[in-house]
Amino acid sequence: MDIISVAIVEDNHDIRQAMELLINGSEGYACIGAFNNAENALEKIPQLLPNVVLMDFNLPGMNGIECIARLKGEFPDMQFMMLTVYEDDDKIFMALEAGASGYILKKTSPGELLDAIRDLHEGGSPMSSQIARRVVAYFQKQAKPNPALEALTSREKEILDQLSKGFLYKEIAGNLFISIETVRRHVHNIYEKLHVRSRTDAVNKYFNR
Amino acid sequence: MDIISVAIVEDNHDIRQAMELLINGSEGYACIGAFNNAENALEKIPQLLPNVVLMDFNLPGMNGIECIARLKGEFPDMQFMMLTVYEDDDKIFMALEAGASGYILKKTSPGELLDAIRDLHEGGSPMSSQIARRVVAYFQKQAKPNPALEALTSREKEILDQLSKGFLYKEIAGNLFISIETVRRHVHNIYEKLHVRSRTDAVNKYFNR
DNA sequence: CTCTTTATAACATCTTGGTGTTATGACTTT
DNA sequence: AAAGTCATAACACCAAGATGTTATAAAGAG
Repeated sequence: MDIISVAIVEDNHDIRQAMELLINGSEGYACIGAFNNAENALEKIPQLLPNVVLMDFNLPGMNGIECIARLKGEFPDMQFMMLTVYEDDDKIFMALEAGASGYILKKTSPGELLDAIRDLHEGGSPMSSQIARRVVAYFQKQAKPNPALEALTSREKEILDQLSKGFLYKEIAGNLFISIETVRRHVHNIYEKLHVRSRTDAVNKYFNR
Repeated sequence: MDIISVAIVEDNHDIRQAMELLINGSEGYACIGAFNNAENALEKIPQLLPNVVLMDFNLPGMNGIECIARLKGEFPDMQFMMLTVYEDDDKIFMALEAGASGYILKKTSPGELLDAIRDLHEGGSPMSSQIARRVVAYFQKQAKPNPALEALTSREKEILDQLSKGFLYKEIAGNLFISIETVRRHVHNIYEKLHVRSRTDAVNKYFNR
């Protein structure tokens, strides 16, 4: 069992020191850096190269999300755990997009925090099942297609797909072995059914935007 | 603590019966239906209206994903837990898109299965942190923008954003208070930087497709 | 067997988009 | 001070897309 090196970015002095003590006092863990703001963390972490970084959301100056995004860009293998008091949707997604792989609440117990750090280091994404539900809900939202698309015939869907890929009318005609005039006709019908007046709007509906 | 009604869809007789016994033998849980294929489940579950459905992936005939999709469409409040032996990426995402909110492996212990059912019923999304990582990775993949977009000036990004929304050149000109010729110029530069020759291709790059 | 839908096709016309070329003032970098 | 970048602008030319109208054969619904 190798030792997991951890860095902490947290502006609250008491919380920071408590976490540092916890980690250094536990076998298999070592806290190799603790910072009270993102700027200091960005300067030192590239030298320390910890396995795992615990990141607070609200920091003075640059916020934790931006700090993760910058470090993750330079060190893709570094693992980031977001520590926050909120379960706010936007913040969860921003953190995940920035490169955080774990997302836990500050009220988490010391033992669970240590487990989460190890879990993260070993390739998991520790998060509460409440937070997981938010993430899952995001998938389900994205998946429902525009009902207007169902009104298209299969040939029209085929044409729309070609349109979405940026083919010229004459290329579509070639690809589907039909005349360019027929392509025009289909496109016209598609526009009518989707209530749009341009290719871009049609494609946007196709991709549900 | 209310009683959670559960239905099981699982083609293996032994596993199905074991789960049924487990659930009926545990306080706070009741198994009100058990089916060996999707077709039977689709017929009976609309009458039974269980709180939670445990769904196997591989079933004879219709698979579990399709079965979830149909039931979820009719009963959006019903909760589905995918039970599988695989941790395959595609299957996870297909299950989530179909409407499953929990995703656990069949090797899960009886106690954990019961906990997961309650968790699901109470609004969580029980899944192992390994599976959560797959889901999180999907977010991070989607989020990394095309580096070519970074080469665009802020004005060019603004123009591209307008293009992506389907505005005509003259509308863009009006929106940004510049001449249509300037719009042309910017569009031309954008196309050069993105190595495309049409609006649709540029928009596709903008949305990372 | 008629009515409707679908896929096919053509033609005219007008609008919009894409390309080439040139230019100017503001600002930044060297 | 010179060189480069950026946002602005104009003009010409041709290609491509959008609109309106009309038509026909095949398949499916009633």
